[in-house]
Amino acid sequence: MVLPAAGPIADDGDEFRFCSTCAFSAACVAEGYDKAALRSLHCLVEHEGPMPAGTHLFREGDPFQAIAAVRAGTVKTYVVDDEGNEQVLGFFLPGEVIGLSAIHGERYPCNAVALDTVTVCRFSFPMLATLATRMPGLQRHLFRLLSQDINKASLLAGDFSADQRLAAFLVSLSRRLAARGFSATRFVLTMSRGDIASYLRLAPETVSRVFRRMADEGVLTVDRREVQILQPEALEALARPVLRSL
Amino acid sequence: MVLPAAGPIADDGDEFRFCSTCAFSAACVAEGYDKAALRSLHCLVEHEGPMPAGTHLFREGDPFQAIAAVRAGTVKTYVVDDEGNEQVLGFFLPGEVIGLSAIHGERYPCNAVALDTVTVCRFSFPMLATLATRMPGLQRHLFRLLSQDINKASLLAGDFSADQRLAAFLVSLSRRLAARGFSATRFVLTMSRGDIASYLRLAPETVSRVFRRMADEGVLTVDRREVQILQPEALEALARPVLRSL
DNA sequence: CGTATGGTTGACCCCGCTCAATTGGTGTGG
DNA sequence: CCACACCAATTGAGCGGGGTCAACCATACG
Repeated sequence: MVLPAAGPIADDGDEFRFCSTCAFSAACVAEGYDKAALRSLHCLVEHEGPMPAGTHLFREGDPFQAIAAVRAGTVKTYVVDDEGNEQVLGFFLPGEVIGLSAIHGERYPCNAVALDTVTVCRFSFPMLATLATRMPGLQRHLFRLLSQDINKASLLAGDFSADQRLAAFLVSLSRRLAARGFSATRFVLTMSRGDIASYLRLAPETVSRVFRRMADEGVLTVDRREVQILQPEALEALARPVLRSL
Repeated sequence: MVLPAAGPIADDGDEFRFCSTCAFSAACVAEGYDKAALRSLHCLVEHEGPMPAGTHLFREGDPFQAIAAVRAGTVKTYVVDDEGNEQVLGFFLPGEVIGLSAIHGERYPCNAVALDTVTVCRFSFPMLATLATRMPGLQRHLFRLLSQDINKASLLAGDFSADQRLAAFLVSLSRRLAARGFSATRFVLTMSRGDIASYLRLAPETVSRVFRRMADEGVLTVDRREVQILQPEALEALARPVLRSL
């Protein structure tokens, strides 16, 4: 879990109402789908989990057939380069969708692993795409999800300082957790320093040092993996150049 | 133009055959669309240009209504940060599609400017999306284009050396030009050193130095903006870690 | 209590940035 | 046709952020 105490747990939804944490709930509500439409969507959803930390949802090279929406827990995606170094590509929180970058190929371009206890909904992509031809709202939603990821991917491409990167990481995490009903100022990192460093393209030592510096300046407190943000504005200011378009 | 001598010029297509350089030609051929389908697609295409270097196709904040396929010339996309620095996001060659990252918002998130004489086809996106609901192949093509861009965007996110970055840039350019019938080993850069540097997140001086080093090592020759690649394998080897998934 | 693993801290170094001077190509006016 | 100006590109000198390497510390587990 993301929070030490048990956080909001997604309901399972039913034939008429989708899971509240589902990535498609917004689309459903906005579009006002009728019962028949919802039933169609439900047909191609496969709930999976809970699975323990370390479980792989898919591995690089696996044939691509489904995208997955995280319902609880955190999923990390990564690749392993020629020298055997792990390169973290992203972290996915409840409500977020994994596997979109696989669409253009036949196979997943990366690995996805659970960082804690994770449950997901799998959507068969071929069936989803077919359904989208009959549901313009769903198609629009898929286009938006994909387009959004293009922008997300450009985020860390800039030449930003270690401080800016870590600030942006924390602000992004904070916002996303808050959007799902978790605390925006106090949370537990489900990923190791090494994971964060790899994601931000920094050395683990640098992440450690920046955390220390920020703590010394009173911006936040860090204890192990527990983070409390004391000056959200300061962090936001640091992160602004990185997060510009988000 | 990309080449000093007049290169292959796109035919204008007709009611029954799409422009050969069109980003959707592959989809059309693969799907074997009938005449009625092609006519539908043609209805929502608007040829534009030729326009001189410096012309803006759209600017950041403009309401988004269309994506554009480059037919001739090079287009550069960029944003301007708070300090007024230009940040280059990408270069688009004939056959490539601009504006996909704008889909999830109401407005373009960046500027697009012609680097030389440019002609494009504009596709009204709402109309394209509507048409896609009736043409599963077109929908699939759009999904793939979007997904592909997610991967492209991750390319320069890694922490690569200046040499690796420039090599990857040149290899990518070479491949894309070759795919359109231009020479893979000899071409003219339509962008300035500053543009390249900004795109690669390097200082212009560094780009200059790396070019010199590569020339000294006999990997390529550079004169002004003319580049000739002498050892494609050497460049490929350097670029491999960056281009991994492309 | 010993060991393993992840995190922290310190010392040092290198790649690429900054600043500054120079070159060279291009355009313009005399 | 030349002189000058202008701007992009190049080259050099010096520096600093962040990486590397290594030692140390702390919590988790056998």
